[in-house]
Amino acid sequence: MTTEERIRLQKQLVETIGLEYEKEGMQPVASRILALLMIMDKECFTFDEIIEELRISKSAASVALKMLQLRNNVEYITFPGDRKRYFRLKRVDPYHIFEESRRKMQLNIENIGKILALKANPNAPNNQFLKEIKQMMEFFIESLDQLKEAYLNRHNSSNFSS
Amino acid sequence: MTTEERIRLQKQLVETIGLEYEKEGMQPVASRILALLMIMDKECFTFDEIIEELRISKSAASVALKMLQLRNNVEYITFPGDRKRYFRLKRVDPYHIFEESRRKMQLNIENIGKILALKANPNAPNNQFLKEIKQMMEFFIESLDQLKEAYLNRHNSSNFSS
DNA sequence: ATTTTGGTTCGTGTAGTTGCGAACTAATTA
DNA sequence: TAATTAGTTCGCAACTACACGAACCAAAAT
Repeated sequence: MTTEERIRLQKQLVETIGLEYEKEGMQPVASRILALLMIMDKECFTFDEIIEELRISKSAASVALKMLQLRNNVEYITFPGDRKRYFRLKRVDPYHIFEESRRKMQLNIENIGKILALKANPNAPNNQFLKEIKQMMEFFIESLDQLKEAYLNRHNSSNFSS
Repeated sequence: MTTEERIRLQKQLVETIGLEYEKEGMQPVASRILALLMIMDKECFTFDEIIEELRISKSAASVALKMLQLRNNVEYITFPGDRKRYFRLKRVDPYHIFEESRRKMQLNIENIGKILALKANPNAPNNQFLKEIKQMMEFFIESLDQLKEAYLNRHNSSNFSS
């Protein structure tokens, strides 16, 4: 495979994976930027390179980048004597990936708790069902924490920025 | 707490939990219906009861209910000699909750695979990072499957409709 | 002091989403 | 056969999200 061929395929992949991020609820421009930073061989893009590569406006890039930094997906570095920001993927501890789904599930557990607390008959079929869901989620979160420990023990040699 | 008081609090909870479902991407009307079916003591609502309780139009209710049934969140039953549909929460196996996150993660793993396959230098920092993420997700999915088994073994006395 | 560089913020147009009422359908009842 | 019931579908208006360009700002270069 020639280099040009590879780059063409990479740009194609930016579009497909960008679309998938969109389906998961991320904004179109932010999805494309994140995909770009993951897929291309170049690991640091300047603001101008991003807007040029993706053909988006400065404002769209600015807003999306702010959001991606807030979400901890992207960071930038600078070099002395160079005002440009070099944006790149933020490399967080891999287990951080699960933090969001853990948070969501925790919220769900609390909600089910609130629902059950207001029920007249705690043993009605729906409530039995809700209780099972809650138990399953509690079991899952517990296991998640154990998994995290197990993973960290196995990989304690890695050095990431938190 | 009096019954009226409880019902008032339940209706309030329908609104708060409905809003949370909205934030997760569900449509407003569908969110309210789902919350209603989870929260109120009445376990079966007719179409008319739903539109009356939530003050929504027939069309909005129709569209939202179709969607909720498609998503496997709601089902309806009928009674002989009664044309009305009685909508209620669909009580699926609790571990079905995890199937979606498993699917998502599997997709992610495949995407990272595609990304890595197109890279010029597989050992560049970003790619090391992507590999770690991928490994973590693989480790997690494997564990998930074990968890599911463990859970099913512990709770094999329950009887759900699949 | 003025211009250039590297962005950010604001106001606007456009596309997409949502929910309503009206019109419709299919089954039942009168 | 006509009217009622139980919903569905359609067309439209209101609202929302998004991305653009223009204006703006702060730092550096000229």
